[in-house]
Parts: sequence; C-alpha cells; structure tokens
Amino acid sequence: MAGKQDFKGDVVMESVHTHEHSIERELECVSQVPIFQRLSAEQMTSVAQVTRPIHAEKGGAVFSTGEVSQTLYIVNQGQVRLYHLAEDGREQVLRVLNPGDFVGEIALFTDEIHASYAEATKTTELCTISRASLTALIKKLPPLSMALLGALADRLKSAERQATLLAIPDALPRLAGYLQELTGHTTGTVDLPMSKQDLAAYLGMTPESLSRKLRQLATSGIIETIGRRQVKVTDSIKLSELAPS
Amino acid sequence: MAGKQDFKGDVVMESVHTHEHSIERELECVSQVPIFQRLSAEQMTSVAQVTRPIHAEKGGAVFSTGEVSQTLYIVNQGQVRLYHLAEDGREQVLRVLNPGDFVGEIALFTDEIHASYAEATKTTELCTISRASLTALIKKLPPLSMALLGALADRLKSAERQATLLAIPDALPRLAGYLQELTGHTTGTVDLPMSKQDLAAYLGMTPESLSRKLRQLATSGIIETIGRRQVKVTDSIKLSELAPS
DNA sequence: CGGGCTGTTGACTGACATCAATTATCGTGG
DNA sequence: CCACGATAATTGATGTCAGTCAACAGCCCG
Repeated sequence: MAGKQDFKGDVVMESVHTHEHSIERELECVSQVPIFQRLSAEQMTSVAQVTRPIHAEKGGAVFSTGEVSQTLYIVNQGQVRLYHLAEDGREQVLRVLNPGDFVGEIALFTDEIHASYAEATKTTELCTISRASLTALIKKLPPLSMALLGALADRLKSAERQATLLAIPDALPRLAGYLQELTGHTTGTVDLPMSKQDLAAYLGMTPESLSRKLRQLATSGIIETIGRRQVKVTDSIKLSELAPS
Repeated sequence: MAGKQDFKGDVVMESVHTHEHSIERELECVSQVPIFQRLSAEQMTSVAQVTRPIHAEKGGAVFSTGEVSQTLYIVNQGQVRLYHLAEDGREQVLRVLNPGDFVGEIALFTDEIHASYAEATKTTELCTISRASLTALIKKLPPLSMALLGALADRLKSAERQATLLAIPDALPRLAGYLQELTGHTTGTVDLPMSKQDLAAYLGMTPESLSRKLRQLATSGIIETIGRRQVKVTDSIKLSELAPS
C-alpha cells in the first residue's frame, strides 16, 4: 500500500480548458464506460469536458480513508480493490472494481468521508467527475440519470445479495452461493475477481477455511480449481443443492 | 402471512382519471415521502397524478415471491418487513421499511421477479408508482432523479455496512456494531426494528446466541434491555471498543 | 536460481449452533 | 381487567464446525 496517488495538483486547472485536442483522452475514457454508452456523440462530448482522467500504477492508492471526496471514480482499464482496514490489521474487501464499475456515488449526495481504501491491483486508468459537474450533467441529460439509477440499483442488489450470503452461518453454503452467482447458475470456467485470501475475507471466513471448502467441493466432484484464479463448475445441480434458497 | 393484498383489480383504471378530488389522497401520500419533499407544490401534484395508494392490514402481504413487478412501493405510514423464506422454513429478514422507505427500485430498471416477501407488520399505507410513470417523471423533474439517486446511495451505504458487519466472524462485535449504528453512536434508548429472532437472522446468528450476547453486554454494564423490543445503551464508549474499526 | 508471497495442509481449541426445557411477555377473550 | 394460552425469549448441556497457530508447498517475481 504505497503513498497515495498525487493527482490533486492538476485538479486546479478544472474544466475551463476546453480545447478539442485536450478532450481526446477524456472522450476515450467516457466512451468505454457503460453508464455513458447510451449517450449520443455530442452528449458524450459534454460529459468528456467535465471528466478528468487519472492513472494509478499497480499497488498505488486511488484514495485513502479519511479523505473527503466529492468525486465519482469510474474505472476504465485495470482493476481497483476497495477495502477496509480492521484494527487487527486484517483487510476486509468490500468490492473489486473492474472496467465500467464506479465508486464514490455516496459522496456525491451526502458530504462524506471515505471509509475505505482504494488500491489499484494493476496498472489502471480511471475517469473522475466532480460532484458539481455531475449534478449539472444530470439536469441536462435525463438518460444519464436513468443509467446512473440503473447502475446504482444493480450495485444495491449485489450488496444485498452479499449481505444475505454472509448471514449464513455455515461456510460451505456461503461459498456455494457465491460460486453459483459467479457462474450464473450454470457450469463453466470463471475467473475469480480477486485473490483467494481477499475472497476469504469477502466471504467472511479465513483463507484456511476457504481452501478447505474448495477442496471439499473439488473432491465431491462439483468443481475443479484451475491455477490460482480460476474455478470450473462441473456440477451446477449439486452446487445449487448446497447453496441457500 | 395471510393471502396477498388484492389491489390489482383497481389498477385497471390507471392514471387517466385526473379529477381534483380523487387526487387528494394521493397528494397526502406524496407529500409525506422524503423523496418528494423537495419538490414544489405543482411538481408534487404531477407526481400524485401517477401515484396509486394501497393499504395493507397488519399481517397482510404487500407482494410475494415470484411476482413480476414494475412498481415502486413507498411506505407512507406503518411498517413493512421484507424477507426471504429459506428452504428450512426459517425467515431471513432483508430489511424493514419504515415511513419514507421504499422498495422495488431494482424492478424499475431490470425486469425482474421479486425474490422476497413483503408483509405489513402493522396497518400500513403505501404509495405505488409504475415503472412507466416514474421514468416519465424523471425526465420531467431533474430534482426527483437527484433525490432518488441520493436515496439509493443511502441504501447502498447501509447495505454495504451490513455486509461489513456480517463478515465479522465473532458474534459480539457484530452485535456491538449493529447496536452502535442503531443508536447513532451515543447513549440512549432505541426500539429494535424487529423481533429478536428476526434480528438474530439478520445478524447471521441464532436467537440463542443473540440472547446470550445481549446478556453479556447487559452484565458488563453496557446496555439494558427494556421489555421485548427496546435496548438502552448506557456506555457507548465500551460499546465502541467492542465494535469493529 | 533464489526469495517472498500465496495458498495449502495438519492438529488443536474455542465459540457458536443445536437440542431440549423453562420462563417471560403479549395479545386475546372471558 | 384479569386470566389464560400462544408465542417469544431465555437458559442449560452438549457437539461440531471453523478459527488459530504452525509448518510446508507452489508459483511468480526479480
């Protein structure tokens, strides 16, 4: 966890600077992001004008706990890991941001301090939009607010799903439920979105338990673990029997 | 869990009916709801015109699993309990809706089937808005989309907080964290939003464990339990020492 | 090729679930 | 308004699953 990314310096120049050539990079960023996908070319341009791209190297911090943020961060390329630091030093992974995912939406509506760290797990490109700019955009572009609402609703759904999973006291159905969701209830190979120790924390168990439970599923002929970051579900029926509801 | 509320029959008449007198009840409903609070009188009226009030008696169902919904439900008075039914018959409480809270936002953006039951825990008044009406409203009223986004962001925040709590393996800090949040980090008496057995499920433990942990907190002089549904926090400092981060 | 980090495996322990029985509380009807 | 019954909540005894500590193996990196 290196020192936090020093991109603040540039922010001073703000969005007064609207020459065409300087917009190029921003436009690329905007056009990649699902939230903006439905917008017309000119609408995208107006989004791009208030967008600011930032870059984070692997292991670099995008932001840290305690920072007040009025900024929406959207991942363009790479991956960002959001986590808490418990007082015992353990890291609780909240979420992993892949391209198209975003964070900071809460800060956009209620002044609040980041309660988590955001760290790039690989070289990452992000777009940022300030609160003021976003509220202005929403007023101008109704389709944008629909897209944002849809994205938030999706996030909410998955957060509630995670909470439901975590409420299960036994580790095996908890893991089964997670895998089920990950594979979309069918057989096939999927990449794990994070390392196994992070996944263990995410699922509310220790790395040791996760390892044992994965082994248990493997010896039952339900899954196969391929390499370090892939799992192949071979028997989705048995998996769903282990999973809740 | 009685038979589901039969309000579908009336829905046929839709929002073509716009006589002033029929709007009265709808307006009362709309004006109570925080999401609409910031709107002007005339904006509220246009909301009220697409709103449909429904009523549920204590124990009555607002909706059930499997129903396809394109409707947003907003609680005006009373209380609604959202829960899953696990295959072992136990009820997992997802959330409790108090006046101003709403549910159904996911269905508004992605066609989807209710995965939960909604049951009134007391005599309850709700407003409903159909998907079509809401999308139309959002286009017309930017402040509404801001309010909705804000409300969704709040919900998201609390869902993520619940997930973080549930990831804690030990029952005591989990309970402490919950109580802390419930009381707003100060001392004082609070009503539990649900029965203790529901609360136990919500916190991912058994009723027995919850009872024991509450007793432990009580004998440590941190809380007092009053009656069946109230807890008084007497030492918020000790409580926060037990709670995480 | 070597070092460190990630992941695995094993033995042990403790906390929570489970099962069973008792007590408290609330709502209801007499 | 009180007594009763039903349900909720508590308490106790016991078993078990998962956490802890420790050592080892495997992969990726330099």
